[in-house]
Amino acid sequence: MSPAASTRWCPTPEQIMILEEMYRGGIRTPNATQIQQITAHLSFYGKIEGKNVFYWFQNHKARERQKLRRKLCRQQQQQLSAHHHRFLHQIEQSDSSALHQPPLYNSAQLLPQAGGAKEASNDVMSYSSRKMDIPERDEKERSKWMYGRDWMMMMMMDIGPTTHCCNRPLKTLQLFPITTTSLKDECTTSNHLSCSTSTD
Amino acid sequence: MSPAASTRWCPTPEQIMILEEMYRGGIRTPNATQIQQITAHLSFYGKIEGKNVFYWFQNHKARERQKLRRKLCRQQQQQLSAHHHRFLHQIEQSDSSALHQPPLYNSAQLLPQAGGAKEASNDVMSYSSRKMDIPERDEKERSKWMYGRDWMMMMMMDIGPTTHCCNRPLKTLQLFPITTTSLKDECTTSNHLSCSTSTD
DNA sequence: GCAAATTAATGATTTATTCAAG
DNA sequence: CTTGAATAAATCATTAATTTGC
Repeated sequence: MSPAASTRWCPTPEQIMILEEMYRGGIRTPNATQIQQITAHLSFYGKIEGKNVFYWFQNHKARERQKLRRKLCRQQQQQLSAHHHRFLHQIEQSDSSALHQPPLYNSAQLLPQAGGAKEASNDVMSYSSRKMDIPERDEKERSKWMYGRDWMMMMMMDIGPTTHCCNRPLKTLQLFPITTTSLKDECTTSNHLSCSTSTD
Repeated sequence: MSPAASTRWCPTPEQIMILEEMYRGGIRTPNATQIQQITAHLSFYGKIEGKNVFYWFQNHKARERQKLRRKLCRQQQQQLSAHHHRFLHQIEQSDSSALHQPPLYNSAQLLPQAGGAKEASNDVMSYSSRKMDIPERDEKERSKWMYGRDWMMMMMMDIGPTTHCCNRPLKTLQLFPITTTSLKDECTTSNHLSCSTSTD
Protein backbone atom coordinates (compact mmCIF):
# COMPACT_ATOMS: atom_id res chain seq x y z
CA MET A 1 0.00 0.00 0.00
CA SER A 2 0.95 3.57 -0.21
CA PRO A 3 2.67 5.32 2.63
CA ALA A 4 0.81 7.24 5.24
CA ALA A 5 0.55 10.16 2.89
CA SER A 6 -3.11 10.75 2.24
CA THR A 7 -4.23 8.67 -0.68
CA ARG A 8 -7.20 10.77 -1.49
CA TRP A 9 -9.03 13.93 -0.77
CA CYS A 10 -10.95 13.98 2.46
CA PRO A 11 -13.35 16.89 2.22
CA THR A 12 -14.14 18.87 5.31
CA PRO A 13 -17.76 19.58 6.21
CA GLU A 14 -17.35 23.17 5.19
CA GLN A 15 -16.02 22.24 1.80
CA ILE A 16 -18.92 19.92 1.20
CA MET A 17 -21.43 22.49 2.24
CA ILE A 18 -19.98 25.06 -0.04
CA LEU A 19 -19.83 22.71 -2.97
CA GLU A 20 -23.43 21.73 -2.46
CA GLU A 21 -24.45 25.31 -2.27
CA MET A 22 -22.78 26.00 -5.58
CA TYR A 23 -24.44 22.98 -7.06
CA ARG A 24 -27.81 24.17 -5.99
CA GLY A 25 -26.83 27.53 -7.35
CA GLY A 26 -26.69 25.98 -10.78
CA ILE A 27 -23.08 25.02 -11.31
CA ARG A 28 -22.79 21.62 -12.92
CA THR A 29 -19.60 21.35 -14.91
CA PRO A 30 -17.34 24.21 -13.95
CA ASN A 31 -14.73 25.15 -16.47
CA ALA A 32 -11.05 25.53 -15.81
CA THR A 33 -11.29 29.06 -14.56
CA GLN A 34 -14.07 28.27 -12.20
CA ILE A 35 -12.34 25.21 -10.88
CA GLN A 36 -9.32 27.32 -10.16
CA GLN A 37 -11.32 29.79 -8.20
CA ILE A 38 -13.32 27.23 -6.35
CA THR A 39 -10.20 25.35 -5.40
CA ALA A 40 -8.53 28.47 -4.14
CA HIS A 41 -11.55 29.34 -2.12
CA LEU A 42 -12.00 25.91 -0.63
CA SER A 43 -8.38 25.66 0.26
CA PHE A 44 -9.22 28.07 2.99
CA TYR A 45 -11.01 25.22 4.72
CA GLY A 46 -8.53 22.45 4.11
CA LYS A 47 -6.27 20.72 1.68
CA ILE A 48 -7.76 20.36 -1.76
CA GLU A 49 -6.77 20.16 -5.38
CA GLY A 50 -8.49 21.10 -8.58
CA LYS A 51 -9.18 17.59 -9.64
CA ASN A 52 -11.06 17.05 -6.41
CA VAL A 53 -13.40 19.82 -7.36
CA PHE A 54 -13.74 18.52 -10.84
CA TYR A 55 -14.57 15.01 -9.70
CA TRP A 56 -16.89 16.20 -7.03
CA PHE A 57 -19.10 17.89 -9.56
CA GLN A 58 -19.01 14.92 -11.88
CA ASN A 59 -20.02 12.55 -9.11
CA HIS A 60 -22.58 14.80 -7.59
CA LYS A 61 -24.31 15.42 -10.87
CA ALA A 62 -24.46 11.73 -11.64
CA ARG A 63 -25.79 10.81 -8.24
CA GLU A 64 -28.42 13.45 -8.20
CA ARG A 65 -29.62 12.23 -11.53
CA GLN A 66 -29.70 8.71 -10.22
CA LYS A 67 -31.70 9.73 -7.20
CA LEU A 68 -34.16 11.55 -9.40
CA ARG A 69 -34.60 8.57 -11.63
CA ARG A 70 -35.30 6.35 -8.70
CA LYS A 71 -37.85 8.73 -7.31
CA LEU A 72 -39.69 9.16 -10.57
CA CYS A 73 -39.69 5.45 -11.02
CA ARG A 74 -41.27 4.89 -7.69
CA GLN A 75 -43.96 7.41 -8.46
CA GLN A 76 -44.66 5.63 -11.69
CA GLN A 77 -45.06 2.34 -9.97
CA GLN A 78 -47.48 3.91 -7.60
CA GLN A 79 -50.25 3.25 -10.00
CA LEU A 80 -51.09 -0.06 -8.51
CA SER A 81 -53.88 -2.56 -8.78
CA ALA A 82 -57.48 -1.68 -8.26
CA HIS A 83 -57.44 -4.00 -5.31
CA HIS A 84 -55.14 -1.61 -3.60
CA HIS A 85 -56.94 1.54 -4.52
CA ARG A 86 -60.22 0.30 -3.27
CA PHE A 87 -58.54 -0.37 0.00
CA LEU A 88 -57.12 3.08 0.39
CA HIS A 89 -60.44 4.62 1.16
CA GLN A 90 -61.39 1.93 3.57
CA ILE A 91 -58.33 2.35 5.71
CA GLU A 92 -58.44 6.08 5.79
CA GLN A 93 -61.89 6.05 7.26
CA SER A 94 -61.36 3.41 9.88
CA ASP A 95 -60.30 5.83 12.56
CA SER A 96 -60.04 9.42 11.66
CA SER A 97 -58.86 10.51 15.08
CA ALA A 98 -55.65 8.63 14.63
CA LEU A 99 -55.12 9.90 11.17
CA HIS A 100 -55.17 13.58 11.80
CA GLN A 101 -53.00 13.86 14.80
CA PRO A 102 -52.19 17.53 14.81
CA PRO A 103 -49.58 17.66 17.59
CA LEU A 104 -47.00 14.99 18.11
CA TYR A 105 -49.30 12.73 19.93
CA ASN A 106 -52.67 12.82 21.55
CA SER A 107 -52.19 9.35 22.86
CA ALA A 108 -55.33 9.23 24.96
CA GLN A 109 -57.61 7.69 22.39
CA LEU A 110 -55.45 4.81 21.43
CA LEU A 111 -57.09 1.45 21.77
CA PRO A 112 -59.45 2.05 24.63
CA GLN A 113 -60.89 -1.37 24.12
CA ALA A 114 -57.61 -3.13 24.53
CA GLY A 115 -57.41 -2.52 28.23
CA GLY A 116 -60.95 -3.62 28.76
CA ALA A 117 -60.48 -6.82 26.90
CA LYS A 118 -57.41 -7.66 28.88
CA GLU A 119 -59.15 -7.28 32.18
CA ALA A 120 -62.25 -9.04 31.07
CA SER A 121 -60.83 -12.27 29.82
CA ASN A 122 -58.09 -14.34 31.29
CA ASP A 123 -58.34 -16.88 28.56
CA VAL A 124 -55.75 -14.95 26.71
CA MET A 125 -53.47 -17.70 27.82
CA SER A 126 -55.51 -20.26 26.02
CA TYR A 127 -54.26 -19.30 22.65
CA SER A 128 -50.84 -18.24 23.70
CA SER A 129 -49.86 -21.83 23.17
CA ARG A 130 -50.31 -21.36 19.48
CA LYS A 131 -47.48 -18.85 19.44
CA MET A 132 -48.69 -17.37 16.25
CA ASP A 133 -46.84 -14.16 16.21
CA ILE A 134 -43.61 -13.77 17.96
CA PRO A 135 -40.45 -15.21 16.62
CA GLU A 136 -39.73 -18.37 18.46
CA ARG A 137 -36.43 -17.42 19.96
CA ASP A 138 -36.88 -18.48 23.60
CA GLU A 139 -39.59 -18.41 26.15
CA LYS A 140 -37.60 -15.78 27.91
CA GLU A 141 -37.46 -13.54 24.89
CA ARG A 142 -41.04 -14.00 24.01
CA SER A 143 -42.38 -13.27 27.41
CA LYS A 144 -40.28 -10.17 27.59
CA TRP A 145 -41.76 -9.02 24.36
CA MET A 146 -45.28 -9.81 25.39
CA TYR A 147 -44.80 -7.98 28.59
CA GLY A 148 -44.23 -4.70 26.91
CA ARG A 149 -46.64 -5.01 24.08
CA ASP A 150 -49.45 -7.18 25.19
CA TRP A 151 -51.99 -4.79 23.80
CA MET A 152 -50.53 -5.41 20.42
CA MET A 153 -50.48 -9.09 21.08
CA MET A 154 -54.16 -9.10 21.79
CA MET A 155 -54.88 -7.27 18.67
CA MET A 156 -52.72 -9.54 16.61
CA MET A 157 -54.27 -12.64 18.06
CA ASP A 158 -57.59 -11.67 16.73
CA ILE A 159 -56.49 -11.54 13.20
CA GLY A 160 -53.56 -13.84 13.33
CA PRO A 161 -50.99 -13.78 10.62
CA THR A 162 -53.23 -12.91 7.73
CA THR A 163 -56.66 -14.27 7.18
CA HIS A 164 -58.89 -11.48 6.00
CA CYS A 165 -59.24 -10.91 2.34
CA CYS A 166 -59.13 -13.73 -0.09
CA ASN A 167 -57.71 -17.08 0.86
CA ARG A 168 -54.11 -16.32 1.26
CA PRO A 169 -51.83 -18.47 -0.80
CA LEU A 170 -49.67 -20.23 1.74
CA LYS A 171 -46.52 -18.23 1.35
CA THR A 172 -46.16 -15.31 -0.99
CA LEU A 173 -48.34 -14.78 -3.96
CA GLN A 174 -46.66 -15.32 -7.27
CA LEU A 175 -48.47 -12.49 -8.89
CA PHE A 176 -45.26 -10.61 -9.18
CA PRO A 177 -41.70 -11.74 -9.44
CA ILE A 178 -40.71 -11.00 -5.92
CA THR A 179 -37.28 -12.45 -6.05
CA THR A 180 -34.96 -9.66 -5.13
CA THR A 181 -34.24 -8.52 -8.63
CA SER A 182 -37.21 -6.25 -8.88
CA LEU A 183 -35.75 -3.31 -7.02
CA LYS A 184 -32.26 -3.88 -8.20
CA ASP A 185 -31.66 -1.46 -10.99
CA GLU A 186 -33.77 1.49 -10.03
CA CYS A 187 -36.81 0.40 -11.96
CA THR A 188 -36.11 -0.84 -15.44
CA THR A 189 -38.33 2.00 -16.33
CA SER A 190 -38.60 2.01 -20.05
CA ASN A 191 -35.99 1.90 -22.71
CA HIS A 192 -32.28 2.31 -22.51
CA LEU A 193 -31.00 1.02 -19.18
CA SER A 194 -27.46 1.30 -20.37
CA CYS A 195 -25.31 -1.29 -18.76
CA SER A 196 -22.15 0.16 -20.14
CA THR A 197 -19.56 -1.45 -17.99
CA SER A 198 -16.63 0.49 -19.30
CA THR A 199 -15.17 -1.67 -21.99
CA ASP A 200 -11.49 -1.52 -21.44
CA MET B 1 -37.57 -27.56 12.21
CA SER B 2 -37.35 -24.54 10.06
CA PRO B 3 -33.72 -23.76 9.56
CA ALA B 4 -34.06 -21.90 6.29
CA ALA B 5 -37.02 -19.91 7.49
CA SER B 6 -35.93 -16.33 7.34
CA THR B 7 -35.87 -14.70 10.69
CA ARG B 8 -37.36 -11.45 9.63
CA TRP B 9 -39.98 -10.02 7.38
CA CYS B 10 -38.88 -9.41 3.86
CA PRO B 11 -41.32 -6.93 2.35
CA THR B 12 -42.22 -7.20 -1.29
CA PRO B 13 -41.90 -4.14 -3.51
CA GLU B 14 -45.66 -3.80 -3.63
CA GLN B 15 -45.97 -3.87 0.12
CA ILE B 16 -43.35 -1.20 0.45
CA MET B 17 -44.99 0.99 -2.11
CA ILE B 18 -48.33 0.72 -0.41
CA LEU B 19 -46.91 1.44 2.99
CA GLU B 20 -45.11 4.48 1.69
CA GLU B 21 -48.22 5.70 0.03
CA MET B 22 -50.11 5.45 3.28
CA TYR B 23 -47.34 7.23 5.06
CA ARG B 24 -47.46 10.06 2.61
CA GLY B 25 -51.21 9.98 3.04
CA GLY B 26 -50.69 10.96 6.63
CA ILE B 27 -50.70 7.73 8.59
CA ARG B 28 -47.99 7.75 11.23
CA THR B 29 -48.90 5.56 14.16
CA PRO B 30 -51.79 3.36 13.11
CA ASN B 31 -53.89 2.02 15.92
CA ALA B 32 -54.79 -1.59 16.44
CA THR B 33 -57.73 -1.51 14.08
CA GLN B 34 -55.80 0.11 11.34
CA ILE B 35 -52.91 -2.27 11.71
CA GLN B 36 -55.32 -5.12 11.37
CA GLN B 37 -56.71 -3.77 8.17
CA ILE B 38 -53.39 -2.87 6.69
CA THR B 39 -52.02 -6.27 7.47
CA ALA B 40 -54.96 -7.97 5.90
CA HIS B 41 -54.61 -5.85 2.80
CA LEU B 42 -50.90 -6.32 2.45
CA SER B 43 -51.16 -10.04 2.93
CA PHE B 44 -52.54 -10.04 -0.56
CA TYR B 45 -49.06 -9.27 -1.79
CA GLY B 46 -47.06 -11.55 0.43
CA LYS B 47 -46.59 -12.93 3.87
CA ILE B 48 -46.86 -10.35 6.59
CA GLU B 49 -47.87 -9.96 10.19
CA GLY B 50 -49.26 -7.13 12.23
CA LYS B 51 -46.07 -6.46 14.09
CA ASN B 52 -44.29 -5.94 10.79
CA VAL B 53 -46.68 -3.15 9.97
CA PHE B 54 -46.28 -1.72 13.42
CA TYR B 55 -42.53 -1.74 13.24
CA TRP B 56 -42.47 -0.42 9.73
CA PHE B 57 -44.30 2.72 10.70
CA GLN B 58 -42.15 3.17 13.77
CA ASN B 59 -38.97 2.89 11.80
CA HIS B 60 -40.10 4.86 8.83
CA LYS B 61 -41.32 7.70 10.93
CA ALA B 62 -38.11 7.83 12.90
CA ARG B 63 -35.93 7.69 9.85
CA GLU B 64 -37.83 10.29 7.95
CA ARG B 65 -37.54 12.57 10.89
CA GLN B 66 -33.86 11.89 11.05
CA LYS B 67 -33.45 12.67 7.38
CA LEU B 68 -35.35 15.89 7.78
CA ARG B 69 -33.33 16.97 10.74
CA ARG B 70 -30.16 16.32 8.89
CA LYS B 71 -31.35 18.36 5.96
CA LEU B 72 -32.44 21.29 8.06
CA CYS B 73 -29.19 21.16 9.87
CA ARG B 74 -27.32 21.37 6.64
CA GLN B 75 -29.32 24.37 5.61
CA GLN B 76 -28.61 26.01 8.90
CA GLN B 77 -24.94 25.47 8.54
CA GLN B 78 -25.12 26.98 5.14
CA GLN B 79 -24.78 30.34 6.72
CA LEU B 80 -21.06 30.28 6.58
CA SER B 81 -18.30 32.74 7.06
CA ALA B 82 -18.18 36.07 5.32
CA HIS B 83 -15.15 34.82 3.56
CA HIS B 84 -17.29 32.33 1.77
CA HIS B 85 -20.13 34.67 0.98
CA ARG B 86 -17.90 37.22 -0.57
CA PHE B 87 -16.59 34.52 -2.78
CA LEU B 88 -19.97 33.43 -4.02
CA HIS B 89 -20.42 36.47 -6.18
CA GLN B 90 -16.97 36.27 -7.58
CA ILE B 91 -17.34 32.74 -8.82
CA GLU B 92 -20.74 33.25 -10.29
CA GLN B 93 -19.51 35.96 -12.55
CA SER B 94 -16.39 34.33 -13.82
CA ASP B 95 -18.02 32.50 -16.70
CA SER B 96 -21.67 32.81 -17.31
CA SER B 97 -21.81 30.25 -20.08
CA ALA B 98 -21.16 27.43 -17.71
CA LEU B 99 -23.49 28.69 -15.07
CA HIS B 100 -26.77 28.94 -16.86
CA GLN B 101 -27.04 25.63 -18.55
CA PRO B 102 -30.73 25.33 -19.15
CA PRO B 103 -31.06 21.62 -20.02
CA LEU B 104 -29.39 18.89 -18.07
CA TYR B 105 -26.09 19.38 -19.69
CA ASN B 106 -24.59 21.04 -22.69
CA SER B 107 -21.42 19.18 -22.11
CA ALA B 108 -19.65 20.25 -25.24
CA GLN B 109 -17.18 22.36 -23.42
CA LEU B 110 -15.96 19.79 -20.96
CA LEU B 111 -14.14 16.63 -21.96
CA PRO B 112 -16.90 14.55 -23.48
CA GLN B 113 -15.02 11.31 -23.05
CA ALA B 114 -14.52 11.62 -19.36
CA GLY B 115 -14.47 8.05 -18.10
CA GLY B 116 -12.58 8.78 -14.96
CA ALA B 117 -15.15 9.47 -12.36
CA LYS B 118 -17.11 6.40 -11.57
CA GLU B 119 -20.06 6.30 -9.34
CA ALA B 120 -19.19 5.06 -5.94
CA SER B 121 -21.93 5.14 -3.39
CA ASN B 122 -25.04 7.17 -3.27
CA ASP B 123 -24.76 9.62 -0.46
CA VAL B 124 -22.58 12.59 -0.92
CA MET B 125 -23.14 13.79 2.58
CA SER B 126 -21.28 11.17 4.42
CA TYR B 127 -17.83 12.47 3.95
CA SER B 128 -16.48 10.77 7.00
CA SER B 129 -16.79 7.15 6.12
CA ARG B 130 -17.50 6.61 2.48
CA LYS B 131 -15.57 6.35 -0.69
CA MET B 132 -15.40 9.03 -3.26
CA ASP B 133 -12.97 7.30 -5.42
CA ILE B 134 -10.71 9.50 -7.35
CA PRO B 135 -7.90 8.37 -9.65
CA GLU B 136 -4.41 8.63 -8.27
CA ARG B 137 -4.31 4.83 -8.13
CA ASP B 138 -1.17 4.14 -10.16
CA GLU B 139 1.04 5.86 -12.60
CA LYS B 140 -0.85 4.09 -15.34
CA GLU B 141 -4.15 5.46 -14.14
CA ARG B 142 -2.84 8.88 -13.55
CA SER B 143 -1.25 9.21 -16.92
CA LYS B 144 -4.47 8.15 -18.51
CA TRP B 145 -6.08 10.83 -16.49
CA MET B 146 -3.59 13.45 -17.54
CA TYR B 147 -3.97 12.51 -21.13
CA GLY B 148 -7.60 13.41 -21.18
CA ARG B 149 -7.34 16.41 -18.95
CA ASP B 150 -4.05 18.03 -19.57
CA TRP B 151 -5.70 21.41 -19.68
CA MET B 152 -6.81 20.91 -16.19
CA MET B 153 -3.49 19.59 -15.10
CA MET B 154 -1.79 22.67 -16.38
CA MET B 155 -4.17 24.77 -14.50
CA MET B 156 -3.63 22.74 -11.41
CA MET B 157 0.08 23.14 -11.58
CA ASP B 158 -0.32 26.81 -11.29
CA ILE B 159 -2.27 26.73 -8.15
CA GLY B 160 -0.97 23.54 -6.71
CA PRO B 161 -2.54 21.92 -3.75
CA THR B 162 -3.76 25.00 -2.02
CA THR B 163 -1.81 28.15 -1.63
CA HIS B 164 -4.03 31.09 -2.24
CA CYS B 165 -5.78 32.92 0.49
CA CYS B 166 -4.55 33.26 4.00
CA ASN B 167 -2.31 30.81 5.75
CA ARG B 168 -4.21 27.62 5.68
CA PRO B 169 -4.31 25.62 8.87
CA LEU B 170 -2.35 22.54 7.94
CA LYS B 171 -5.10 19.96 7.79
CA THR B 172 -8.74 20.65 8.39
CA LEU B 173 -10.01 23.51 10.37
CA GLN B 174 -11.23 22.66 13.80
CA LEU B 175 -14.32 24.71 13.47
CA PHE B 176 -16.29 21.53 13.73
CA PRO B 177 -15.48 18.19 15.27
CA ILE B 178 -14.93 16.16 12.18
CA THR B 179 -13.95 12.87 13.66
CA THR B 180 -16.46 10.34 12.39
CA THR B 181 -18.85 11.13 15.18
CA SER B 182 -19.92 14.23 13.41
CA LEU B 183 -22.81 12.54 11.71
CA LYS B 184 -23.76 10.61 14.75
CA ASP B 185 -25.94 13.12 16.40
CA GLU B 186 -27.11 14.73 13.25
CA CYS B 187 -25.45 18.09 13.47
CA THR B 188 -24.48 19.52 16.82
CA THR B 189 -26.33 22.52 15.63
CA SER B 190 -24.91 25.64 17.10
CA ASN B 191 -24.58 26.13 20.79
CA HIS B 192 -22.93 23.49 22.87
CA LEU B 193 -20.09 22.20 20.67
CA SER B 194 -18.08 20.82 23.51
CA CYS B 195 -14.49 20.83 22.45
CA SER B 196 -13.07 22.86 25.23
CA THR B 197 -9.63 21.42 25.53
CA SER B 198 -8.13 23.92 27.88
CA THR B 199 -9.20 24.12 31.48
CA ASP B 200 -6.17 25.51 33.22
C1' DG C 1 -18.63 -13.81 -14.67
C1' DC C 2 -18.47 -15.49 -10.05
C1' DA C 3 -17.86 -15.63 -5.07
C1' DA C 4 -15.72 -13.79 -0.93
C1' DA C 5 -15.38 -9.43 1.49
C1' DT C 6 -17.10 -5.09 2.47
C1' DT C 7 -20.64 -1.63 3.07
C1' DA C 8 -25.26 0.28 3.24
C1' DA C 9 -30.21 -0.34 4.29
C1' DT C 10 -33.57 -1.59 7.20
C1' DG C 11 -36.30 -4.95 10.19
C1' DA C 12 -36.50 -5.90 15.15
C1' DT C 13 -35.29 -4.83 20.16
C1' DT C 14 -34.10 -2.25 23.87
C1' DT C 15 -33.70 1.98 26.46
C1' DA C 16 -35.09 6.74 27.59
C1' DT C 17 -38.45 10.22 27.58
C1' DT C 18 -42.97 12.24 28.06
C1' DC C 19 -47.38 12.88 29.93
C1' DA C 20 -51.23 11.87 32.86
C1' DA C 21 -53.39 9.68 36.79
C1' DG C 22 -53.32 8.46 41.52
C1' DC D 1 -43.36 11.36 43.91
C1' DT D 2 -44.40 7.17 41.85
C1' DT D 3 -46.33 4.43 38.36
C1' DG D 4 -48.12 3.01 33.90
C1' DA D 5 -49.04 3.80 29.04
C1' DA D 6 -47.37 5.28 24.81
C1' DT D 7 -43.86 6.28 21.93
C1' DA D 8 -39.36 8.38 20.28
C1' DA D 9 -34.46 7.50 20.12
C1' DA D 10 -30.77 4.46 20.03
C1' DT D 11 -29.03 0.21 19.13
C1' DC D 12 -28.59 -4.55 17.52
C1' DA D 13 -28.72 -7.87 13.81
C1' DT D 14 -29.66 -9.60 9.29
C1' DT D 15 -30.45 -8.96 4.66
C1' DA D 16 -29.28 -6.60 0.16
C1' DA D 17 -25.98 -4.14 -2.70
C1' DT D 18 -21.42 -3.16 -4.02
C1' DT D 19 -16.78 -3.86 -4.50
C1' DT D 20 -12.87 -6.67 -5.42
C1' DG D 21 -9.73 -10.46 -6.64
C1' DC D 22 -9.59 -14.27 -9.19
